[in-house]
Amino acid sequence: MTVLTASVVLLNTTRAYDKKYTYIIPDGLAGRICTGCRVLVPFGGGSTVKEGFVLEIKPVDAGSLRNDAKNIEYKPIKQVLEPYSLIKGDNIELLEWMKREYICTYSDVIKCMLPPGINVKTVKTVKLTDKEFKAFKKQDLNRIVENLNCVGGECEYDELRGMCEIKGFKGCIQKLFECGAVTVEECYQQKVNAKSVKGVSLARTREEIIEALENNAVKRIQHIRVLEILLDNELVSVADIQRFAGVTSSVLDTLSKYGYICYKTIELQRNPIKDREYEKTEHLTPTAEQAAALEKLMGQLDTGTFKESLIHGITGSGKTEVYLQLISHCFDMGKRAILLVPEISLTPQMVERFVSRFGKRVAVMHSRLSLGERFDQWRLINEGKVDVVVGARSAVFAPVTHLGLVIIDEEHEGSYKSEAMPRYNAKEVARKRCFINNALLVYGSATPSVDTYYRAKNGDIDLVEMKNRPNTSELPKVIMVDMRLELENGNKTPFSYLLQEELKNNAANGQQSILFLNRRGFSTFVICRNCGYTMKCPECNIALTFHAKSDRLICHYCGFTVKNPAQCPSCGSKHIRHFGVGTQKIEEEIRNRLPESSVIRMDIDTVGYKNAHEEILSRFKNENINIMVGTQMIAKGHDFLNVTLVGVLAADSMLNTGDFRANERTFQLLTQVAGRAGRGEKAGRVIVQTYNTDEYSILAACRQDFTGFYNQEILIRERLGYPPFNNIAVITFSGRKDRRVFETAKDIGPELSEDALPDFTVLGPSRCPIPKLAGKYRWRIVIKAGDREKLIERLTLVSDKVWKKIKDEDMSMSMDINPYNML
DNA sequence: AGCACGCCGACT
DNA sequence: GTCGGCGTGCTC
Repeated sequence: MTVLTASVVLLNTTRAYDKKYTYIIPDGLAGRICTGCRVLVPFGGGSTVKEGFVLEIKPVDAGSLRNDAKNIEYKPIKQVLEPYSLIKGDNIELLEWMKREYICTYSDVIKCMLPPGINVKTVKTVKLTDKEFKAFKKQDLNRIVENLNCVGGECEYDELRGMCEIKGFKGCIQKLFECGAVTVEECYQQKVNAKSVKGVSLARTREEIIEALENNAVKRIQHIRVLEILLDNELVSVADIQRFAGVTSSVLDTLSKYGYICYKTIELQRNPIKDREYEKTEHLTPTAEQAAALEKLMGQLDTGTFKESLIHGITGSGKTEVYLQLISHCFDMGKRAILLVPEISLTPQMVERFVSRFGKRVAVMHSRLSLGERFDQWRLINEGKVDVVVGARSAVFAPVTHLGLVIIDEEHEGSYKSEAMPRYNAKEVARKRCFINNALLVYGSATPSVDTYYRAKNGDIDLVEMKNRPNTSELPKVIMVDMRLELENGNKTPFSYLLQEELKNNAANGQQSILFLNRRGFSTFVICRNCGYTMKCPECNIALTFHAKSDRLICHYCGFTVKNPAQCPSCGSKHIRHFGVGTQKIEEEIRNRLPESSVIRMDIDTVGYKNAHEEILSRFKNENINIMVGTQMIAKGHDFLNVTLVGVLAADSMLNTGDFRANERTFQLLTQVAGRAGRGEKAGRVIVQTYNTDEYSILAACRQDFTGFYNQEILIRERLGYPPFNNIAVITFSGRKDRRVFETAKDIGPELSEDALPDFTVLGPSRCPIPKLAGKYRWRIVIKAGDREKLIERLTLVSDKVWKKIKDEDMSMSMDINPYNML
């Protein structure tokens, strides 16, 4: 005799019991169960019902169940929620990999893989079985019964508990249950379900119905009309048939009772790709450069093995068309594709482009969809009804089978890194998925990340260059302005004389301008306005952050600290101070200085509500407003044909955010912002204002010289041991007692560095850039390590050891491996 | 996370 | 003697 058993992982676990558990599959459920399906299982002493997922099914000899060395009594699975896989083949392998790689639970990973709102909620109902109860000795029990009687003898468990206000409520219910006074029923509800309507169809064959009609077995005209409609249409919704046949629901009930028709559920498709019908478009004829790129990439796709490619194509070189035709080629091979884009570029125009090319073969996944819409899109993918998924970060988990291609557009974007548990990087996950599936992974960017480009230079990734714009519009002319000279000449405004002049000219000529100011963070750095000197950490070469409270400068990597200087250590000037102006201030300044120009502002404050973003952009475009002031969100997407001037107010303000990627980000952003100018026929100009005229990232951005920037940056990364030469891990501790948090962090230090390898450096603990958040103090440790595997091993070990202590003292700890944002 | 089990003090 | 407090450890 063999018994079927299932290896099950549970949802909503802590690390302590995040394991595989073996359950017996009862005979009645064997037909519905499969790997990756969702089940309800009894768990723990009280056999509370938990939601779980079947990872493996295996037959076991019945005898060996009991002879098991551990002598575990296996419990049976209680219920199979859906008779199909919610986690498809390769995602099961991915699950194991992610749990290890990101030091999280199965549960954390599963939640990434499923659409939100699918999880079951347990609803317990307490019912009074006998209203003729005798009084109980214990007053609490009587109280519960009284309360139940008041509401008609039946009540939801939680509601009842609220009504009674009894300590040990659970025990009381148990006692009442034991003496037969109440029953407790459990049912499980899901937040979202497929949207469905009730429909009817014939319950007999067409021939039988036709015969019945001809023999006058059906006499009533209402019945005949209904049956005739159903002979022409297999399945019709109840609402429709009532309308077309002009009958009421009682007619349908009668027909159903006599066995002519039966009720069925029709599952509807909510469509996020609005009801608009898009006109079908064909492939554009590729330029010579696009054709060359395509040929190379298609060749790689054809090999059917795991390969990585980077398309380094300047803005406007037509990468999207390459993506579209590559995906098309992937379809021809009978395989499917995923396209990842940054959330911000998932605009209606972007979606339209895909839908008009591929029609119903496209599914879209992003956070703007409602729960129901997301569920429907996910289900379409899971059922294999679409062939390409376009989506933001989480779309990397889309349950696509026969995956042949994953494309990551704007590969350098930080939004591919998750900042919440599990802190995964969609680029790494995509790479793993492609590896499992022998698929092609394509990265695309005008300004590739240093990490990716390094791997391309090393030959790990194939490099495809696209250097021309098909519409041959010229690259904008970039002028750098030294703000130190402006100060010397008595200009204390945030606008250089040149910029003021150009803004006036542009407005007079009816052309538009964009002023760009990066978001000023909570942390401020100190710069000398006379010589441009910035205070940096001698160890880490990172800008020191000013803390007003203590009037000190602190390094957020290693904790190095000095007193805030009154004079510039380099030139002795007293014009040294923390730096920064907000967009609001800039808007005011423009109104004062250029009163004849119209201004619109776009930043976090003004794009508060849902469509404000689109609205501001379209107002700027359509009302021909002279100047738009904004933060990085204006740097992306959207072609403004009439914008001929872009002003970057403080190119170096982002250079000193206290992050080793600051130079990379400055370069990327400046390049992108500059790309906003002169997208139309008229030539564009870019004015870059800076205090650091010799900073390589700014200089290279002005020259639009990616290679020049990269060659400098990679040297610095290597010298200081930053990625891609090392892995960085940040462990953050937080809690209400400042001292305890610090001590906990400090105690972990030795554990981390114990018999450390030569390439293992532990820095800190130091205060986090946000030292106190929501009443909790925050400290962190930064680790540099060459070997990622060993780093993960060590972190896992330490976290398992420290977890209990952390929990007992009401502190929390989080780990992030290679964070994108060090702040 | 729950829940049981177990060990201790304070009460009918 | 029993009830209920919480510390400890396991959950297929």
